[in-house]
Amino acid sequence: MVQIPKPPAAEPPAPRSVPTSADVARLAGVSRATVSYVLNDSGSVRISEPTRRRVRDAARELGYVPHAAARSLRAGHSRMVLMPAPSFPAGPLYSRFLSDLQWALARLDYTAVQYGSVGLRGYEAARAWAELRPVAVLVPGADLDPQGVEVLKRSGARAVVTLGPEAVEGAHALLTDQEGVGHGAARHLYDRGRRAIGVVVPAEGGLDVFSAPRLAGAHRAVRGTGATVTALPLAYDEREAARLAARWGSLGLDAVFAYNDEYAMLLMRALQDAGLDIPADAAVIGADDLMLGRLLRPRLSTVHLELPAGRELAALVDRAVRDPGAAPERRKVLGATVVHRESS
Amino acid sequence: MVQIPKPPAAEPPAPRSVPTSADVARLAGVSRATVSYVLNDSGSVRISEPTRRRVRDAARELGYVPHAAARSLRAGHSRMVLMPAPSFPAGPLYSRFLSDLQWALARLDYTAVQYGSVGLRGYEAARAWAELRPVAVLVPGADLDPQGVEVLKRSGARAVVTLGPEAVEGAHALLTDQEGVGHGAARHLYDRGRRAIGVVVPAEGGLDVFSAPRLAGAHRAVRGTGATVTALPLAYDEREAARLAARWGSLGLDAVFAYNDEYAMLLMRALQDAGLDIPADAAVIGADDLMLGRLLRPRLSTVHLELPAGRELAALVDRAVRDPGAAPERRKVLGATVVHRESS
DNA sequence: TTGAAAGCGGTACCAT
DNA sequence: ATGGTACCGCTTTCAA
Repeated sequence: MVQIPKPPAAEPPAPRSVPTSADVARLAGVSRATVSYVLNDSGSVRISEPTRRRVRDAARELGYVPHAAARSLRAGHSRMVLMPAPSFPAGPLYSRFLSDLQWALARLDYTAVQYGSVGLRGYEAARAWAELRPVAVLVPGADLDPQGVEVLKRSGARAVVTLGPEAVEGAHALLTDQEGVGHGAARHLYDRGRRAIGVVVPAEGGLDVFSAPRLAGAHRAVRGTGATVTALPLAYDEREAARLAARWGSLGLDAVFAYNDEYAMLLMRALQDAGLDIPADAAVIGADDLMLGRLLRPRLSTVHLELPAGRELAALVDRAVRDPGAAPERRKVLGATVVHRESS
Repeated sequence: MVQIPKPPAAEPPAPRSVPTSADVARLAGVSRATVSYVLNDSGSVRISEPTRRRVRDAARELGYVPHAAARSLRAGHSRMVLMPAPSFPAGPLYSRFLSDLQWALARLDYTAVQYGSVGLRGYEAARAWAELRPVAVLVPGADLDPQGVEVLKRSGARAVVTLGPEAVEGAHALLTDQEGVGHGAARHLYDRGRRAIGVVVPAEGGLDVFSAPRLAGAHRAVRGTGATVTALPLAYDEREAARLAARWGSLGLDAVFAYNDEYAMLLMRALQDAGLDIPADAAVIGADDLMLGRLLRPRLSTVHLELPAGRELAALVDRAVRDPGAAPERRKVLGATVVHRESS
C-alpha cells in the first residue's frame, strides 16, 4: 500500500467522484494507454517493471475499478448471457438448474445475468433485452416470438436459446416436453388399470405453459382406449383441495395426475382427510420427483424430470456463440421417467 | 412504413451489422442529434411532425435498438439495481420475495438485475459488481465486507443494502433476525414443557449463515433454565434422517427445532417411521411456514417468517438513491412469529 | 427547427 | 518502453 500524507484536519473530505483510468494515469505519471496495458496484462506490449508497479499502486490507491460499459462499448461485444426471469413461479427444480447453469457459464468465462423484465411482453420485452447487447439470450417459457428473435439477432446476440415447450423460428430450442410428462403419467395410471383419470390444472397464473401440454399429453395417452381424462382446476390452497375432495365421489374418477408433487401432496392430503384410501380409491401421481414425495405415506408416485445439465447447456450456448451461422439446434430435454411408488 | 426500392435479385444480402442511431439518421436524412431528440421524446426541443415520422419510420425499418451501455456511459449513471445471486440455495420464500421486489423496483423505474458472481468472494466479488456501475446494490447473505461497501460506493453506487444477519459498516442493513427465529422456536418448546431440545444444523454448505444464529438463539432461549440445547447435524437425505432417528432414544431429547419446514418434514417422517409418537415422544417445530407443514399429520408447528414486502424495500432503495448521504438505515426484518399446530 | 461537435471511459493502433 | 489519438454509440449544449 502506498502511504499518503494525511490532509490537514480542517480540510473537508473532498466529494471525490468515481476514479477513471485517466486519474490512475495522472497519479502514476503515465499515459492512459500505459494504464490500460498494465491493468490488462496486455501480452503484445512490454512495460517495464517499475512502471507496472507505479500503475498498480496508483490503481489500488484510488480504488480504481474499470467501467464495464465503457469497455464493452469499445470492444464492440460483451460476454453477457442474458436470462430473463421466468414469468412463472420458479420451483426448486428450476432454481437448482439456474445456479448450475450460472456456474457452468462462468467456467466458460461468460457472465450470467438474470433480468427482471416486468410488465413487458413479446416484442417489447425482447427490445428491452436487446438494449443490453448480450452475446447470448436464454429465454425460459414461451415469452419469445420470431419477431423477438429477429430483433435480438439484429442487435448482435449471437445465440438465442429458448427453454420451453415450443421452438421459435430462428432460435435454438431446448424443448421441455411437457406433453410427454402428461402422457407418461396418464399412461402409467392406465397401465395400472385406471380408466377414469383426473388431471389437475393449477388455477395459478403463469403455469398454463406447463399445465396445458401436460393435460394434452394425458388425453393422448388414453385416446382410443375408452378411458377418460378429466381436467380438474385447482388452486394451491387447502380449502380448494378439500372442496375438490368432497366432490370426488360424484366425479367418478379412480386416479389423478396432480400436475406436480406439491399439488399432489395437497390433493392427496385432502383425499385422505375425506376418508379415501390411496391408492385403492384413487391413485395419485405427481411430477418433479421432489424429496417430499418420498416422505409421504403412501409414498408418492411421480414423474422424474431431468433438466439439462448446466454444463451441457453452457456448452450449447458457447457453440452457438462461436458459430452463429449454424442451423438452430432443436433438442428435447426433460427426460420424463415414471417413478412408481405406493400412491398409484 | 418507408418503401425502399428492392435491390437487384442477384445482390447477396449484405451481412448487416448492428444499426446505430447514425444509420437511422442517414436513412431519415437528418442528424444524429435529431434522431436522439425524436426517439427520446425530448421535451425541450421541438421537432416538426414530418421529421419525427421520418425518423420513427427509419428506426423501425432498421430495427434500431438503442445501446444501453453507450447511453448510460454518456449519462454518467444508470438505473440498474444489482442483486448478486445468493450463495445459498434459494427457497420458495426467497424466490417469491425476489420477484416481488423486482416488480416493485420496476414500478419505480429501476431495472433489477440478478448477477451470478460465481467463485468470487468478498472484495473480489464487490469489484466485479462495481464494474457494472449499478446505482444500487442489494446483497443477500453475508458476502459483503466494509471494503466491499467502500469499493461499491467509490464506483458510484448510491445505495448499498445488505439483507442478512449482520450489518456492514457503511451500508444500509435489513437485518434478518435468524437468531430470533431460533430463540422463538426454542422458547416455544420450552414453554410447552420440553427441557432437552435438539436443533438441526443442516450439513449442506451455504446454510450456516442461517443455521448458526438460529442455534445461538436457541441456546439463549434456555440460558439459565436448566434446559439443554443440542446441535444435531443433518444432511437433507432420507438415510441420514433415519440414522438420526435410530439413535434418538440415546440422545435423551424430548424436542427438536428442525431448522426449517423441509428438514422438519424429513426428520418427523424418520422419527415416525422409527415408531416415535409426535409430539408425545418428540415435539417438532420447523420454520418458514410453508404450505407443506399444514399438510403433514400431525400438522407441523412452525416459525412464520415475514420477509419485507417488495414495495417497502424498493422504497428504501429509492430513498437511499435520492439521498446517498443519509445515515445508513438499520432495520430488523423477518418478523418471526411462532405458529403452534399439532407437532409440538 | 436542425446540425456540428464535445465528451462519457476505455482500448489499440501507430509513432516516437 | 511509452505516449498520442481515434473511435465505440449516444446525449446535449451551443450555434446557425
